[in-house]
Amino acid sequence: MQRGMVSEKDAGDGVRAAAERPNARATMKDVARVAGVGVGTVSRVVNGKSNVSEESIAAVNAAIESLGFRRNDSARMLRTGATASIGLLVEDVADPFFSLLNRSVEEEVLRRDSVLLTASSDKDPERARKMILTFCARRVDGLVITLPEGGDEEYLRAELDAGTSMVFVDRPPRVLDVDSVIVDNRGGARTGVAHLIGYGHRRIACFTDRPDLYTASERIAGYRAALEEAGIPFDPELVYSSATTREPVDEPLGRMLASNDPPTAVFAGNNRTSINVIGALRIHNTSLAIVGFDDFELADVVVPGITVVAQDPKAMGQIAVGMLYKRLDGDISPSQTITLDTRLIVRGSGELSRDAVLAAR
Amino acid sequence: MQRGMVSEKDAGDGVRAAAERPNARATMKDVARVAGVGVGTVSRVVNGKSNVSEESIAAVNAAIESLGFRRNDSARMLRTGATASIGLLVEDVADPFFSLLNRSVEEEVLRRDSVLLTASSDKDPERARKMILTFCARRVDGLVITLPEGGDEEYLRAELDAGTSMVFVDRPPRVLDVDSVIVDNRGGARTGVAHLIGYGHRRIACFTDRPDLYTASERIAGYRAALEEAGIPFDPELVYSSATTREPVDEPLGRMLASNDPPTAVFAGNNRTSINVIGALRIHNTSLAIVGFDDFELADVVVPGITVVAQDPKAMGQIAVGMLYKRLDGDISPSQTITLDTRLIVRGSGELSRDAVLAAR
DNA sequence: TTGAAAGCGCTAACAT
DNA sequence: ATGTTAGCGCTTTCAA
Repeated sequence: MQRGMVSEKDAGDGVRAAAERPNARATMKDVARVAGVGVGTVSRVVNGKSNVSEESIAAVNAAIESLGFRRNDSARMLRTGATASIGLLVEDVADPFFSLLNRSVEEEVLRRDSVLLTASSDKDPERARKMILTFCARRVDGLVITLPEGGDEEYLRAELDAGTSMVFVDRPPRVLDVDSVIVDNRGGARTGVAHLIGYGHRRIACFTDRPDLYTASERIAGYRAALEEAGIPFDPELVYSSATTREPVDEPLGRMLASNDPPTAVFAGNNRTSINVIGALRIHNTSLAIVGFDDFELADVVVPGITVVAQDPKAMGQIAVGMLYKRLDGDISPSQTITLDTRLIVRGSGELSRDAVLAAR
Repeated sequence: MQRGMVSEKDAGDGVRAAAERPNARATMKDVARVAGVGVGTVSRVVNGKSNVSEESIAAVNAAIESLGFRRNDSARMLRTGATASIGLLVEDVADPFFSLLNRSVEEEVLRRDSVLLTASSDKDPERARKMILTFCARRVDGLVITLPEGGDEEYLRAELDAGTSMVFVDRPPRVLDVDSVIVDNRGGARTGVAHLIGYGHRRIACFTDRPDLYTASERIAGYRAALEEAGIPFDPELVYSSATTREPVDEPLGRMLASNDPPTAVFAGNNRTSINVIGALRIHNTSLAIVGFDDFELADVVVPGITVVAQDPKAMGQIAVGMLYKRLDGDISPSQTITLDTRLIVRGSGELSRDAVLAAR
């Protein structure tokens, strides 16, 4: 330690005060010196331990105030091994569904005095992997993840074995033995399509996201199940899965409408697709019955209101974080999958009967 | 160190291997031992330094693989003093505007190999303060914050002095000398309202968020400025500021419509208010010209499409993070405020003339 | 109630 | 090119 440059006589005990280190934060050592106590006492005060005298508390707090001391949590984490942080990986924090999930997870994590690290996978397995490993390097206490399709799940096993708890949301693990919270996508879609069938429809178009996505394929399966139950033949010409979420669908819809047995109803596989379908119907100046999967702001403002199969992202976040903390608290019971039910919200677009649609043509 | 319990003869050098510490991650020491090199070499390999032999690299990587080693970033942060993390505080990560900002900030932070900590203030100054101080305790490299109205800004000064860079977004600092990126709320509102005036409207209602919010008050000021320029008297009866963002507005709108000089147009102060207004108009079975501040999905799907004054949250995030990193790179030029222009998007609702509205009554 | 001191896992300076 | 070591700021025994 170089000490020859110190102009003022220093305490001679090897301590360099924060003031000598420009632009450096005060440490507990600094606080201890100013307060005239040991660092152990400072630590006790900062952490609100009981066995400290009133005088010490006052002296330490005064020193903290005057130095602008703020505990360095990196050091604390290193020492204690707990980071009080959770990592959240979703497809896209700007997506209406995931942003609600994000907020819900934040609320739960906050309640437990932890912080939340967030990232969007953008449906890219490589990006997901990178972010998850980054979170693990930060030693997050746990992970809430929506793993994109198409990637390897295997690399997570090492993290799991190393003691990082995790819970999958919105899609189940394929091979890993971890907790998950998912939505009854298939059942919800089945209900929505059956609702349309109940209004006389037999030619029902189906627009969804990329079919390699778990949620999309489940919803298509639900669509097919409803048709089958009603004895309606499945027609692949009526199914269109877009490549990107924001892709307009007026072209494929136009093709279906121009066919010799056009659809009288549409099942839209997610909220953005619903919006795209509404736009496409406007372009084609037609109205069909619509049921969409996933609720969205404005669904009850358009005319008619859009009947939807609603999910509950808030509940999903609450349950997921709850499961995660149970594991962190030592629960080693077998991993489980919780499936959330959907709810059909009737607003008008799904109750347009086949006869009404045909009459308007 | 207690060593009597070790059954197998150990190396005798005081090293406890990871295997002896159940559920503990391997450390560089473990990797060094397995690879038969020193920890310095392990560190060099992990950090991709150039001066390491091929053999060492291979041996270390093999050891890392077999032990499932992952560098402990808490220790790294403590040692280097840099956390490679940025804290973002917005009103609500689930809000359409802020979720887009969130995503944009994430993208920029990711590009710089850092991670993002996020939190929602919920417009509560106390919650904001708590989260900001938490981020500071974690020694984030920088902060991007939307500070809620009504709280003290002063406590941030200590963090600023301690070397935490920050940039304000969506509202300017009141007393602090920090960078900020804001939107020309006043000018945008003025433009939107002038647009309505251009279509003959003279009785224009104004619905906004809580008037103590910076953005809301600026937009109201823009509304008034447009009226003034056109020589239209300001009528407080036509202005309604809701207490909460999601509050329905059919009651106050109904009152205005029932008056003896009802509005023929509406200026909506933000996207959710626009949605509320559209809903309220439906309830009252009337149509008025509408211009809304802030774009939203579906704005071009309702009939007519909603003319809006659009902001650019993506640009806001990019610029904010760019400024932040400039500071982190040592830029000490005077702090600046960047004001983003708005863009009027014409879709139909704002081009309904006064005559057309009156004729339909 | 308190101070002293060890050590969490890493990086970087130093010596070889 | 590589091993050794000090020390980042904190928590937590251990003595006193």
